[in-house]
Amino acid sequence: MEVSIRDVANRAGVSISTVSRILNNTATVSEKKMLAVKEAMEYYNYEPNQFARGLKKQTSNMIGVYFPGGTDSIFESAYNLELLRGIEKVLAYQNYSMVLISESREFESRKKRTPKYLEFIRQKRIDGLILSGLTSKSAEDNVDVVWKIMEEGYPVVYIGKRLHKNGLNVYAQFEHYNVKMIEVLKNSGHKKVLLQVAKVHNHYLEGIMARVHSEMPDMEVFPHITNSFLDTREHILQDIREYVLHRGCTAICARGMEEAQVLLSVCAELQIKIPEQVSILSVEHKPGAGTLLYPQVSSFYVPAKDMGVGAAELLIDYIENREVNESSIEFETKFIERNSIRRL
Amino acid sequence: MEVSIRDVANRAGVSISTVSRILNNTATVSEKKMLAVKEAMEYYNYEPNQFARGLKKQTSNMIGVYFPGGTDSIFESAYNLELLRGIEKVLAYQNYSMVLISESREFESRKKRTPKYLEFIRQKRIDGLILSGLTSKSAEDNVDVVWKIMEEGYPVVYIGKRLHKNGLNVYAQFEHYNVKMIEVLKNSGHKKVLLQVAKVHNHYLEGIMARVHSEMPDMEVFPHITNSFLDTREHILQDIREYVLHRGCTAICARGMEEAQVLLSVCAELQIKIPEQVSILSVEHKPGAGTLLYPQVSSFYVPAKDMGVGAAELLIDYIENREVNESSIEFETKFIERNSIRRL
DNA sequence: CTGTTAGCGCCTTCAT
DNA sequence: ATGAAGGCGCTAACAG
Repeated sequence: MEVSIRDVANRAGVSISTVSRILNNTATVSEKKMLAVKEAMEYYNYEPNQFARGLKKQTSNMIGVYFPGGTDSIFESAYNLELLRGIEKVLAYQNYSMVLISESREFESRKKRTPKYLEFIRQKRIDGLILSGLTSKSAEDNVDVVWKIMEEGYPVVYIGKRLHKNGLNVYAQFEHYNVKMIEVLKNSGHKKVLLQVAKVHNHYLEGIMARVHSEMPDMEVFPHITNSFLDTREHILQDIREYVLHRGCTAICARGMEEAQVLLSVCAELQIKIPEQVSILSVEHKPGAGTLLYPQVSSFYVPAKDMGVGAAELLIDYIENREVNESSIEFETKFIERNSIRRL
Repeated sequence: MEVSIRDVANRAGVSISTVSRILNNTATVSEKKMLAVKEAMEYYNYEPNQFARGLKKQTSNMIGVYFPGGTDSIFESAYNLELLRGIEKVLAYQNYSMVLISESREFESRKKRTPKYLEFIRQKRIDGLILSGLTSKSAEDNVDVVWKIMEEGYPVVYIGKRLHKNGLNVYAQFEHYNVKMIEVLKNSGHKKVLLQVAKVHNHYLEGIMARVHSEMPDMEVFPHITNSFLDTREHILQDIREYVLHRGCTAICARGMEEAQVLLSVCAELQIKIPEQVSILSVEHKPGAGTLLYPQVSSFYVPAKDMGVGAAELLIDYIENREVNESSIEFETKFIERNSIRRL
């Protein structure tokens, strides 16, 4: 059923291979037949069946995107969204499509052994995979599975700290800029600081704290693990009560602009003036996000969209050429000074 | 290359048809062979090639999601994100995957005639399509193309105002709740109101204004078209200067919580007190979003995630049963009173 | 330059 | 209950 290459060939009075050749312009074809075929294709609104094509070429022109940590959280943070934007942009440009891979119910309940993305790879549904938010530790993520496919040479790029000698990778020095944040506050005269850390970044914390201790021994940093941002309002209220009002923190590092925004609201509600009474330093994943708040929030800019672009470019380059110049890209973060930090 | 059904059959000492039968459990197979085949599948980590399977069955288990208006804007608003969340949730549950369809560069430059989603449909890459943000007018969206495939019985659901007698559809009465917003403000004693409308909703404006005029003739509503939200800060500043400070508007309807947030910031900057000097009423697509601001923003709750869920369920139901009880679902919006509206 | 043909991996009658 | 064989639509040799 449906229209196939054969119909087009018949109507154009040529053989199917001629049609195929035109489709893939894999050889020169006489003007006359060319036109006839084009006419027939238009006539039928012909589009080559991707199953058949894929069966032959074993390539789908689809890229899988997988964020461990559950389907709901993908669309949660500006960071992820910017990543997706970047990825999307280059995929569209290169004529690939993006498949969002998420676990089915079976996985969540019965602890199926194979993560969905592996299934997709084996089924040839995707030509490559982009991962974000892998952590070296968590067994849930089946990290070893990822290493394995990477070692087999399957096209994978993961976004986040480099965890393995193989594989393509894109990173923004999370640990490093977190330490830098503390440094900025230190240089403004702060001594006691509250540091928000996302649950998924939990495992970085130790390293960050260690570096702070050794490099800035006079700084007192209180880490606080944050969950997804909507339920944090009350937590933030409590945090401010405890760390700012009670323990005397003079500054807060927010993990993203969403949190900074809530911080500002809560402070406004408590009539705590910013930056007079508390300084706020945030991370900005979308350029200019900090200017939308009042007061405008000083931040470390993490070029999430660029990272997405980088990841996708790296991946496609690898898919199409099977060789890459760099296997890892580190993105620079940049401090943007605005009005939310007070010099003590 | 790779492992195919043949390898599994060989190792298990059976024919490929037996393996196929087990794969699809389309007939009973002796216990013994069953076990042998299972063993072989495990051994090889076998996953059936989707191209071959699709070639036979003409189904991909992928659902296309398409938002006209450019790739970048997809991840822009909380509305879209909530829709995506809802869609994603039911697709994952039903073992479908989501393909983000966006136009390639050719489309944007050379004005190719076929929208990408049509290509995908013809190529059999997707089993169904979810559209959002269609407008009846704009020729760019190739709406007629959409109607055509809907009339052919292809599984499509579009999110937004019902525009055609055929096709599956999910809607939240945009016009209606916009009028309601004005009404709420009227009932609080406001007379002059600034109404933000997104560019994509431009075409609704006329209807809204007409209804306001006839139902609430004493209300003076100033519509203002808003673009994507990041560049609106200065616009909003100007708006407030012009409409609030100059023309004496006492209330603003924000088109989403992102805009409300910027409004609050700008007002704080201008030392305009909310709700004492200006009232703000917003639309809330994510439950509780209004509680994160200060003051907490009164809003109309539009259940975007539920809409996504509804859309996906409708679609899959149609795909799998080819018959649906309802062809259109209307979602109720709900007014949530908080602290951003002053009674005059 | 063009047509014929052999698969790609799987499902599905049709025999047995 | 099981195997053999044809064909889904397309591409890529191969032969002219």
